[in-house]
Amino acid sequence: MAKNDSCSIRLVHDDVVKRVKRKLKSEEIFVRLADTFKALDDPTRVKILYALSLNELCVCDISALLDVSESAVSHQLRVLRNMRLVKFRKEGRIVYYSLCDDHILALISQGLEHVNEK
Amino acid sequence: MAKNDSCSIRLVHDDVVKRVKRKLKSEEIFVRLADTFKALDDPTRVKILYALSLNELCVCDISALLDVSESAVSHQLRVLRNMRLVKFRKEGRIVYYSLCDDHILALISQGLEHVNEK
DNA sequence: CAAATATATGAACATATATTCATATATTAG
DNA sequence: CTAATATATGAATATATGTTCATATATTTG
Repeated sequence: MAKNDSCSIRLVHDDVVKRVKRKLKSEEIFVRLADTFKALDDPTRVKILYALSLNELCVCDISALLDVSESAVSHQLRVLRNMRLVKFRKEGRIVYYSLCDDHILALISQGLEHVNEK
Repeated sequence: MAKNDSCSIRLVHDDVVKRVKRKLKSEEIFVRLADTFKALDDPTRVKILYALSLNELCVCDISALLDVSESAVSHQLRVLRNMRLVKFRKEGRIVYYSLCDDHILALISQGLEHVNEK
């Protein structure tokens, strides 16, 4: 409202904005991308994923490993399952979780590189 | 594979848990890692970063590009600045933002690969 | 069958967060 | 100097989210 015409015409870099706009992905892609990162935005979930990159683990293992209640672990695993970040196999009563694929570890490794800089 | 070690009450794979525990990063690393991903967990911020990977842009540009108020853009840019994901240069009244380094684009690209799978 | 075990889930609560609005700061023009 | 402009920021609000607690489901064992 404030700066429709005057700002747009004089100060916005109209050509650049138009060019970049053409290269933007769809709204849906960005939402799904953000949702993927959202699955990684919690320390407990990152720990779970990192641990699973080292070994497949059952809920009970993860709970003991991270000192988080089994219920909390189960809730977090559901988030990770929904985002197709982890898969599982059942062996009797025990459910073993592991990473869906190598992208997940690649993502975390990239994040670690950024964190470790400076 | 023995399941119940004598010293644990619950059914835990004690050896595996201990081995994985030794390889875990510090609490601080995981928190910073999660914080990094948290900066990417919002559609608006992902769009901003993706746009900045195509071209440096001022606040006004981003606002027009994404149809988000300049105030909202500014708030989000602060988050990205705090996580050292974007840098800026001032030219008079105009502040031009760009990505800090190539890791950021690498991270987003990895995320896109995961999103684009099936 | 019932009891025990491993995991999953719904509800509730407390905390975190994104946007809006109003205002502040910084820079340039006149 | 004042006015205008580009961006930044604090407060408020509405929404989202993580954990806990209680309970449910599924599987094995006796």
